[in-house]
Amino acid sequence: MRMVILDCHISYSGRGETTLERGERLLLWKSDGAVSIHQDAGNKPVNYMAAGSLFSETLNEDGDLVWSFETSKERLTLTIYTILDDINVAMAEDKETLQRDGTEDHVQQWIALHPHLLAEGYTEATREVNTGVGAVDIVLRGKGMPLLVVEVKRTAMLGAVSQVGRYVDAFREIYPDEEIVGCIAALDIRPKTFALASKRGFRCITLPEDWKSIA
Amino acid sequence: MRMVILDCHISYSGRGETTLERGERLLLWKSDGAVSIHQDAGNKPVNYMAAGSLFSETLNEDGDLVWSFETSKERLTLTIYTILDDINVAMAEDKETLQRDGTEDHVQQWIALHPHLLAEGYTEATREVNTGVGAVDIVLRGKGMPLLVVEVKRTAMLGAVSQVGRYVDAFREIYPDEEIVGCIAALDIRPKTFALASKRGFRCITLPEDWKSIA
DNA sequence: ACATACGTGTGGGAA
DNA sequence: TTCCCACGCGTATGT
Repeated sequence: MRMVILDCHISYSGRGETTLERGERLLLWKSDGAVSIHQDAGNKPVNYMAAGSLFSETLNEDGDLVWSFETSKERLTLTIYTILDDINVAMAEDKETLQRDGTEDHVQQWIALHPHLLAEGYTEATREVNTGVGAVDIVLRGKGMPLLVVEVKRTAMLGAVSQVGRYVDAFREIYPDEEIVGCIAALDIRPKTFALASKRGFRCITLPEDWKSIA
Repeated sequence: MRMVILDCHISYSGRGETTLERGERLLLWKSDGAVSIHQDAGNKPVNYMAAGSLFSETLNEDGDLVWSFETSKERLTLTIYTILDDINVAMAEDKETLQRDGTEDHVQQWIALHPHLLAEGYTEATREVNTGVGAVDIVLRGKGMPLLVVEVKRTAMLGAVSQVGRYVDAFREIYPDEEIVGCIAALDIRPKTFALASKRGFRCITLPEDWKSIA
């Protein structure tokens, strides 16, 4: 990995357009070709370019060094006034990938295994049911029970209500003779979200804090 | 800014849970206290902690160095096997902030200036009208025209339809006697989004590619 | 502090 | 590849 401290002006053009006036920053140039520029604050790079861009070095009319990273759709340009430091560090390849836990996917798996804990009488769970307007997280069925269309979230906000609405509408079209009920299941359901969902006739289920420890 | 190359194991617990097995990474420790850990690939840090966490250094039972960054809600823990490099770089404070162009805000401003280009007969545009369930980007009025509730996007996906739906519902409650029409105006409207919006009775307007150059 | 929405969001999975 | 959605999203703004 190459780490360059430089006093530079930055412009980006591609998905949007940005400029950053002259100042001191750190440029990280990684082994895979990814380039990111960091200010000395915050954890997100201020500008960046994905791996696979084409690098070129030129001089502008004032004699300043210009570094350019280009793809067919994007261009990142650094006008460099001073290179304050230029450090190359050998790093062993890191093949490990981040393992996540407690994601929405885990919550979904848990619910699929415990349909009756979500609502009495349900025995069968199907995950990721496609509707044509997005996939329903979970559909629950049970003898003599309405079809329960469940949107799972870690934190449910207003958008979740709209999602359930879309899915319920889609399901009513697909199964016009079935009784269909919408439902939001989340670790945390925000007050406004709860209110709007209830008004729309959707069930709201807040999962127990210790859901992970329930077999 | 402090840059540490280290061979470490990482675990995070807070909004979710993650672990990253032993490997060589770069730790960026910025002046504001933000900490981010980078693998030698990609532009996003693999783990990080916002400014303001509490640092502590201890040894574990095997005698390994353990660095911990904690807030009331989150904890990032590094078990360090080797510190391969530890570089401190003085950087002048960078007060510049990234200037963006071509954002949704710019698109909104443009539309507000050209209501008639969005739809014949509209003359008055109001931006950021609050509804209690989020702010409507633009409301257009015109003599003898229904109230046009416009959601502006650079790229419109299904969520945009949900937004418009919420706003239209809210407006119909606030102005029960007005005729109200929902509308999505975007540089790019995805097919499913177009289909769903049309079905819901919302207008879809794709802005011209060269909108910026239209006075 | 909560609620809401944009972003060069980024990343991953499925059609 | 495009399309869609989750994310420890981050970050800004209004209440």
